[in-house]
Amino acid sequence: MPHSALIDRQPAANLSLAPPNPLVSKLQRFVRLDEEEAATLERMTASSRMLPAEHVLFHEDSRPEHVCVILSGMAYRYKLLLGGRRQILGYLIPGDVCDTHFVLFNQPDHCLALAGDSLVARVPIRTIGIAAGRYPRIERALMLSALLDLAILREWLLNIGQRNAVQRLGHFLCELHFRAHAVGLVACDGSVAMPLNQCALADAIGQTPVHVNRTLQRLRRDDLICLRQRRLTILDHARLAEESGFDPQYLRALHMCD
Amino acid sequence: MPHSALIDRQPAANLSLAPPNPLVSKLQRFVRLDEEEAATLERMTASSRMLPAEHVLFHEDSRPEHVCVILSGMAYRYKLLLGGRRQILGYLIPGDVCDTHFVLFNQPDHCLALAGDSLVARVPIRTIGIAAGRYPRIERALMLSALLDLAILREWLLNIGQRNAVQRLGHFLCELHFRAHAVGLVACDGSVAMPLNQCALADAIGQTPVHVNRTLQRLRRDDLICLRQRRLTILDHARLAEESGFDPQYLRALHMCD
DNA sequence: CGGCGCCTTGATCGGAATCAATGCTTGTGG
DNA sequence: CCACAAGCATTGATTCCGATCAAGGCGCCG
Repeated sequence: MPHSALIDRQPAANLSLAPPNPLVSKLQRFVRLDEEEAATLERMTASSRMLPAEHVLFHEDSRPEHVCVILSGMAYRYKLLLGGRRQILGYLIPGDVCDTHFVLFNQPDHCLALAGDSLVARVPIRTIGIAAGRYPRIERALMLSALLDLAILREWLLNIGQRNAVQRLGHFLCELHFRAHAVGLVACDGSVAMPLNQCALADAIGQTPVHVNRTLQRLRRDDLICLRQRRLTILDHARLAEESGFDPQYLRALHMCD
Repeated sequence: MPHSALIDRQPAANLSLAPPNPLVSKLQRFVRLDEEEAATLERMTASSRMLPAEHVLFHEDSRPEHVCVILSGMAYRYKLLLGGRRQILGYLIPGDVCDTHFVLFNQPDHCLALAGDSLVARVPIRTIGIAAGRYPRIERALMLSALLDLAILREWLLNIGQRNAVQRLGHFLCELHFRAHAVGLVACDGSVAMPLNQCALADAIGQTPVHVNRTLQRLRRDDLICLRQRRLTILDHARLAEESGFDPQYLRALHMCD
């Protein structure tokens, strides 16, 4: 998709059969939202844009005026190092909000870019602030969402610091599936979108693309996963979780409303 | 120090020459506090206890009713893995508050223990909540403090994921010095307390104690640091920062009030 | 003195990095 | 429809950083 194809999407008529708004279904994991709150969130994200893969949403030295909400596709946070090394610090799937919190500082301390073409809503910081001020449940949901990010970050540190290649990768894939599942993004055949290529995967788990490739082959050979054409299927959840030490406890915030 | 020596400290008379309360001086980095706010914080932390090294302040499966504030010494967050591996997720120096935020969940997702005998105040969660409700600046300071933790965590991920042994360790030590400096904990000879032993250091940067030992020797041989008797002196800040890729930008929150 | 932490050292091993080349898709334009 | 380039996945050969195993030293305290 060429860079110029940034078409404004028309807000869809809100039919009762309309697909659920990703932001609403994400925040519903944390608090029960009433009609009015849901409508507010839908209005906030009604205007969105399809942006191409690798598009940079904000930069380390920028002063964003907007908060981004991913509606489809995927985004990833990263930091660059002198010498071209890159660490991916986390990824956002539909419904996820890029930190509302760099509001408080003047600058973010990392970058955010898209992995695969994605639909992105940009909400002015003030608008978010007003909604949070008016609806305490929305404020709480955003807070919990930030805390979940924190919990994920801690688990990633554990993952990179203490586990070997197979476990790291397995853990990463388990988490992706779990998070996608929580917001209803698992297809009926059990597959989930996986727009990250092997280089990005490598930068996410602190390894080289070559090694990621070999580790993937190993997971495939052991019939644990199937990953092709940017879609991931976990063939044996129990065994993959077992082998990679994945315990979804750290993601329990996603089940607060069950 | 034996485990039984948990003596309640008497709140000291608040002389004008009394040493500044660590919590107050930490939060002063984020917002300007007036007399009343400072007094409130001092009152909250007036009652404290000296606890021995390795004392566990809370556990993964506990439901803390209190928030801990470190007044002297050091604490560290960690997670354990089946098989005995441990990842240290961060450390708290005087003035730091253990996440006020697991308040919102029912459980913390990690443990907190002391590195070296430390003076710890335990503040009931309600008390914190009331103070934050009454004094917006305190609430803001606590929020910013949590955001700083987040920024540090991201930098740690970068550190462990992308840097080699010398850089990791150097970066860790630079950060420790910088944070200690910001809250006035650098002695006049330029040294800072470093209660973590080499095993803890290893678990913090995702390496083995043996390798940490050798890396430390290397830093010493290059006249970059001096570390003995639990005190660290950085002999050449510029060169150590240079070699380890340390850029304090991610800690800029500590200079918001300059 | 003896035991226990902790630091230190040496020898060896192995997992992942690195270097380099080759396919395989996919998209583009002639 | 084919030629070509670009991006991504794959493979092999080799190197090296850091892990592992094992032992010894040193200071501290009971």
